[in-house]
Amino acid sequence: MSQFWKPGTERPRIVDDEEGGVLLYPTSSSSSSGFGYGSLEKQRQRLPVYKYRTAILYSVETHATTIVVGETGSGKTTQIPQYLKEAGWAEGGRMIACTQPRRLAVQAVSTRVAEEMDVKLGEEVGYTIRFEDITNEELTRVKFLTDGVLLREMMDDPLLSKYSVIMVDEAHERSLSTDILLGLLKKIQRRRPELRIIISSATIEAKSMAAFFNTRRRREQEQGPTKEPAILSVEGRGFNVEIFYVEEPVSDYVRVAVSTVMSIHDQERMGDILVFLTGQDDIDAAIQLLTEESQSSGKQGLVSVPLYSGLPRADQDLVFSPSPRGKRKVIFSTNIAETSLTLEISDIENLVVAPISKASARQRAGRAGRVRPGKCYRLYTEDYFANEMSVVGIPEIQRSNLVSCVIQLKALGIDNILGFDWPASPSPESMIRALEVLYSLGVLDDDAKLTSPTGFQVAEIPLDPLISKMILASCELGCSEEIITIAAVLSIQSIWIPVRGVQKQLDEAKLRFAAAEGDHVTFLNVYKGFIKSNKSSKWCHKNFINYHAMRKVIEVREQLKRITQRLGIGLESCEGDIQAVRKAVTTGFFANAARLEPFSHNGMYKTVRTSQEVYIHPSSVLFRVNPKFIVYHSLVSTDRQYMRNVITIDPSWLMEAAPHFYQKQLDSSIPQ
DNA sequence: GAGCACTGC
Repeated sequence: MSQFWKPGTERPRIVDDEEGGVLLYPTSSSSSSGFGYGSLEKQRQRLPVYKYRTAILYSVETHATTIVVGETGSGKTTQIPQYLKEAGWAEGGRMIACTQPRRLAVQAVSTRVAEEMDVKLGEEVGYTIRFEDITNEELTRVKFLTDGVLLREMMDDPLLSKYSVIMVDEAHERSLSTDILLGLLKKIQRRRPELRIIISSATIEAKSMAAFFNTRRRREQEQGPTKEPAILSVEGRGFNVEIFYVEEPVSDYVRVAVSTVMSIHDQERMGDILVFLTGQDDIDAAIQLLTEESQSSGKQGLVSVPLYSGLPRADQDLVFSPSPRGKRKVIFSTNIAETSLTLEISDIENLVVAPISKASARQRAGRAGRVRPGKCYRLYTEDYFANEMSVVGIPEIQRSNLVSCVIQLKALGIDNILGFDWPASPSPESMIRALEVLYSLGVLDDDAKLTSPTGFQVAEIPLDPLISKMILASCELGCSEEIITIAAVLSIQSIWIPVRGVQKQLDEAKLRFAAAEGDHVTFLNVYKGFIKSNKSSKWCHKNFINYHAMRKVIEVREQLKRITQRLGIGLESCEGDIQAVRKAVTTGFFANAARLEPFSHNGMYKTVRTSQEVYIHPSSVLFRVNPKFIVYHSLVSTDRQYMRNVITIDPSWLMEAAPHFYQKQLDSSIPQ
């Protein structure tokens, strides 16, 4: 272990934090630097984080865990891994890892760092995301990756032994995999005292994060780094954002949003406006309203641009194009603009409308102050912000289906799932529900251990366990070629072009592919057509199919092909034997069986398991067809519970697929 | 006759 500490530099001042943490202050802003003086180097030194270089390295040297509280623009993500490298943490064949919640960020940051270090991306600096491993086993010393990929790596190397330092960036977003990762890293630390962890967090969460990682017991003689985490604050570089609230709560917020835009346009100097709305409908309504109002009042100089994920890529790019001369751009966006995109637009004025967490509100306001001071108009009262809004959003782990998460932990050998130490604990009920599902799938046995081979195989496939089970079943039924296509389609959002106003044409296009057996088989027809067209984008356009989605389908399908091969499962086509396909789907999704209510005039179904009232989603090819027995892929609840993506089945297959699960129902409710 | 968004392996 190289205990590297730059000699000749002054030790940073350490001050005890009032709650037991340790705060480090930099001693001087110009620390020793032996680097060259290229312009990139100069830029690096101008970043706020540079002042803390010494303090960060000292903290990492002496503490098992360092929590870095940093605002956007501090440069921590790109600089800290380089500091670690310069300080010798990547010597002796070891690696420095830096995780991000999103793939785009991984690519962007690693590209930037490779540039700054003047190395070729994929050599000393590399990255790994799903579908792309741009690293070199011998050369790569600094590796950027999504936290999901790092979790997968743990399946082969549970102690992550090749890494000397792991930096978990954007931990405050509390994504599902970040939380799992943090829980597991805490466990690894116990076995690997030499491992260093850096967590970048928001101010409000730093203390609870420090408490979570504080494994130091009283009177314990410490060897090596102290187990009490250090907290370090690095200021950002944002500009001031002035905040305004409405005086009275508003009822029609779309209308108020639009009139606020108009008055900003009237009274403020030039600069673009970013408006956050809840969804596509409101965005469309707002744009229409703004167009009408500016026309009727004779106002000019406003250009509205919508921004949401369903929008074709080219339309999304409009957001980044500069506003026409003398015009003010108004971007109406979903929360996609909150984190996922860095809007490199200068001169943004900001307008927030939805009930969100305070943390989210701050993040949104921050979008306005990136390039120059901005203003933020919140369409709720200050009182509401102070007293009604929660401090942070609920971590994903406390509001998600834990089936995938449980199986991942099981695969990593964590037996006592209920006793696992999380940064935020999910409810025991949701845990138990997940365990029940996995048991019924035959993935876990009576002792809640992974079954062999099914359990281990399901864990190996990076998809929802229900889908993985369906894939395994398809191998036995001789239709794995077809089923991995279906699995790939189900794992992306939608293969149809998101429509506004061309609903009828889309429905007609769908009919060209529609299969009597249901949506899954329809997907097979679409895929076949796409391949036959030579993966043509023109063909997609003609048939109202999302070309980019189909490219993704191909990608996911290729990955699934590789995985099934690795599992020693052959690919086989059933050559049109659709019954095999339906059986395979049933084997994974038997728990989602529903039966048409006899004499139902409005297409009401009841789930076989819980007699819950459900309906076929109008987007399904089986909408209004209403076959007697179906299984669905997922439920969406609005005013009714809608089943999305359904396929017809024979009820006797349910018994075959899950005898223990359907024993009781078979006796009573399923007619033969 | 559809009714939140986003992310990840």
